[in-house]
Amino acid sequence: MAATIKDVARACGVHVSTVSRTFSAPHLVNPATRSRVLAAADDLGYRPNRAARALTTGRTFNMGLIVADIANPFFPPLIKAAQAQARGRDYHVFVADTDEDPRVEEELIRTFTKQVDGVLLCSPRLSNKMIERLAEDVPFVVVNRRIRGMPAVLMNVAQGAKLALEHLVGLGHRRIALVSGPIGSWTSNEMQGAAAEAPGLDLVFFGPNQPTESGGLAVAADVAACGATAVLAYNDLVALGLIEGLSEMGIGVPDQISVIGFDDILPGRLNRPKLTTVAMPAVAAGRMAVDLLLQSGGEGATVTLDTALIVRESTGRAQS
Amino acid sequence: MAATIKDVARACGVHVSTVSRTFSAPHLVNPATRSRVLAAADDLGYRPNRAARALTTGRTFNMGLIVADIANPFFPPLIKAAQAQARGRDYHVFVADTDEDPRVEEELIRTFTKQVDGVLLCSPRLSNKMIERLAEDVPFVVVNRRIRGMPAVLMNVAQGAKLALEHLVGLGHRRIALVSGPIGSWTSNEMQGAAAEAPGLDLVFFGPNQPTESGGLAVAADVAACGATAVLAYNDLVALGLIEGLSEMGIGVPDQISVIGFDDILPGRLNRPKLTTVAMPAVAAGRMAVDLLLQSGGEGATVTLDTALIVRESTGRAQS
DNA sequence: GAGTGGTCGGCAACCGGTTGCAAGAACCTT
DNA sequence: AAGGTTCTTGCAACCGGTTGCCGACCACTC
Repeated sequence: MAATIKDVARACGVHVSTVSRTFSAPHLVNPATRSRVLAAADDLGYRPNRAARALTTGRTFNMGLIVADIANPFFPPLIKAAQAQARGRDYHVFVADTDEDPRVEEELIRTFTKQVDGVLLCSPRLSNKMIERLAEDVPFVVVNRRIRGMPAVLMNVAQGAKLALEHLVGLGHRRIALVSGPIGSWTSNEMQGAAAEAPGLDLVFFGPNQPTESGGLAVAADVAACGATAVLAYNDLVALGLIEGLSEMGIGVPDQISVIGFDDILPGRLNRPKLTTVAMPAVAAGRMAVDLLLQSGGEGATVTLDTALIVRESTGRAQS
Repeated sequence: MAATIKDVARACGVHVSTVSRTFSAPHLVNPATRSRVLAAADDLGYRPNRAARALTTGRTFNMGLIVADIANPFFPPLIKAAQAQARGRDYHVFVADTDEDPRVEEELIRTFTKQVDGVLLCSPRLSNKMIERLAEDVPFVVVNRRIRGMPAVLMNVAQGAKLALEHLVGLGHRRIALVSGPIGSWTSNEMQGAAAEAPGLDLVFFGPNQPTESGGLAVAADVAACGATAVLAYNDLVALGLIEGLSEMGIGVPDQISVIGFDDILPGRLNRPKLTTVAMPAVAAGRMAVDLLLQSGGEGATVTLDTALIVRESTGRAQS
């Protein structure tokens, strides 16, 4: 079995509290004693048990990070940024995937409670009410959701959607399909809100949809049938699925239909045609989320990050 | 503050041990008492503190899962499979990413120790010796690495490489480039071993390389210059990077050079040309790894899963 | 009515640490 | 030399649970 603090104490004839102090408050112990303790600890391969320590101190130096779908290339850069930022603050990040299922999401949060000092909740599918209730047990930072009084990192989706629509209008499109995401997605709502405000457009809504390639594939036929000359898709995966579906039906992108996604994931850059998309600041969001969690005395600071339209090859002039 | 076992005990006038038993050994407590306790617990929103419980029971019902690069699309299916399998066994999986850095890998393992019941170590970059040492403190299941006496899930890379080379030989290729992965990768060694055994081939080795698109991009020029008519790449990401790099140089795939990857990730299927690849059983591996961890009384059972060649569009006849 | 057996719940030790308090030692100060 | 500091260390309670042991209580049986 692994050595405990008692073994070390016995090995060098001091009280456990002295060993404890050697690790958590070295300045309080005599340098000579300290080095004896360290030698014994090293000898026995002793490492403080972080879980036991957390029991008294209330701090674990871990944080949880919950995402809806780890297979979505949007998340890995965010996760890596959060991990790197946390590491610089002596924290570790435990990641978990909810499979888009709110029940799993809730269970994971409950599991994290007391094992981490806080949870970064990315693109949650739970209701605001539920999140507020769970927040009584563990601090949150929410990414891509606005909840009253809770620290949040938001991306300016509305602005991005506006830029995208202006781009399409500039290319002569008027009838535009809006392919939304899953129920409970704040991003999806923001997009719809922004689109509804844009003047002089003939919008067709499709949703809810799975936020994946299959989701895009599944609505491709409907989108083609609705007579739209352009599509604004919930995210890049959906956009890629759409393009795939349309091309299977012999419909060319961007010649016959223009497609814009959101996120700016890597596969979109490698796709042919290369995807026009609204870039989301995933890396900055990961970093900010960590900082907010560590700073927040529970205060509900909200950070909004800008988005940017990246025009590539999947959009073109509307066919007359 | 969250309610503790004491609050519940006080609220319904019983001893804490009775509350404890209500949750961990219900049959030992009188149904009437039990329901009183449950009512009080529900009322106070009490949830047992899993970390505290683990301190006495020695079981956390969590497992750690460590991967080299969460952004590599190979891992998400494995992760999801592991999570799903674990969930069915009342376990939760905490994922962490090492960024291909052995030091980070070691630190993460140390962090997981005592906070999880075991660690699934996928495609580790640490040395066998180091892994064996760390295994004294926490049970492991290793994926894609063979270590004496340690439970492992292996994929039959050698067989896959053999199939791939036979495929290329059948298409008339003789001079074949082998683009390997990072240092410390067992998979990379297996590939090289299999290739070295294949008779009558003119092999050119390139490595070590970053196991990513940039890694593939970076060696594209060298590969083109070496006169090989076909390439076996460490994984699909490298293969995609290679294809990208070659096409930037005006070299067509598969017309001028054939490319085969490993893994069978989604972007490979969406790429043009669609990638010929050796499919790795990631989902089965994730499931098996969880089962091995939960079954293993520390026994070193090894499971080897078969691979399969999937011929798509990135391979063709050698140019004469 | 005493003896038997079983159920239920309290007591207290324990898991592996942390930390406030106080005592003893060593060092100054005047 | 008495009194005051500062340093160092041990003691013991505590974090939030779990669990072996024992005694109280109950219903039954003979």
